[in-house]
Amino acid sequence: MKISFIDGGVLISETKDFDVARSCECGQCFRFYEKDGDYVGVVQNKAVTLSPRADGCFMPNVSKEDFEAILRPYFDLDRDYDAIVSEITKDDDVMRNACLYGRGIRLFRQDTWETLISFIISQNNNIPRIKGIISRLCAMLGSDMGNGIFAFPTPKQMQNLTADDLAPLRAGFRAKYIIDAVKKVNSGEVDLKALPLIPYPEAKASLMKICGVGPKVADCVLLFSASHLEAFPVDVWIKRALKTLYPQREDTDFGRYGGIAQQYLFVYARKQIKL
DNA sequence: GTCCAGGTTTTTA
DNA sequence: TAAAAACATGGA
Repeated sequence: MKISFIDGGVLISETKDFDVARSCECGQCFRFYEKDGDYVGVVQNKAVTLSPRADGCFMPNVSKEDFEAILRPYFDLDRDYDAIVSEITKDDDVMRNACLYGRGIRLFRQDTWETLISFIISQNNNIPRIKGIISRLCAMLGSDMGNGIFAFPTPKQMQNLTADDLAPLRAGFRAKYIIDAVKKVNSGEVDLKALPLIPYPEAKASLMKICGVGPKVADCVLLFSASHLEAFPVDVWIKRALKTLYPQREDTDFGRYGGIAQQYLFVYARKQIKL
């Protein structure tokens, strides 16, 4: 991978492992929107544009300082996906096919609070509607950063909300789960900062103290925002994929990079074989 | 009108 | 315990 500072921005080139569209549409994040082939999103309260080009991915209007401090870690650019793909496809022909199809996906290192609320909203819901609810939540309660950008509201900004307050979001039955998450995070009963530092089973159990957070949502939070790459979220697509592609398999332990393997399986199941 | 959507909780047998 | 049903909302 090559990183160049050109034209007032940053160009990521010479890698197979940063496919912008796949990374933004694999369901890991809900604040990136496609616009004329570019993907525009919000990272740490700042707008970021990812512009796919023949020679790589260009991020316009980014200072070197912001790139190093924010975007390099957020896009996980120091992780060697080639080595990971080699590891997870070893002795696994199914995974080899999945990786062939999903190559280019990177996992973004998202904010834990935002990821928690986002995946609470995701349950029994579809991606366009999830994005709409999150967008309304940010506009309603998040700080206005200018240029139409709103920060994701903090737990403090969301404290003492009632279901009626959240009605304009049209989040449905999930509103009471959001309220429970706000309460338990603000009280310290669930310590989000500790999640990356404690063992995976404890981190999962901690998140599941929140009403509305089950195993799947907890795994998404741990995988997408708490550096637990062994977390393997099992949703309807993965259930179908496992049943069809691994009919004899009982467990969902795909190793220390199971979560990355899960992403390849997810897009493979959804887009390629339409299980 | 019916079905379904990156599930979880509540109810029922 | 395990399997259904309920949960809000909106697009297909």
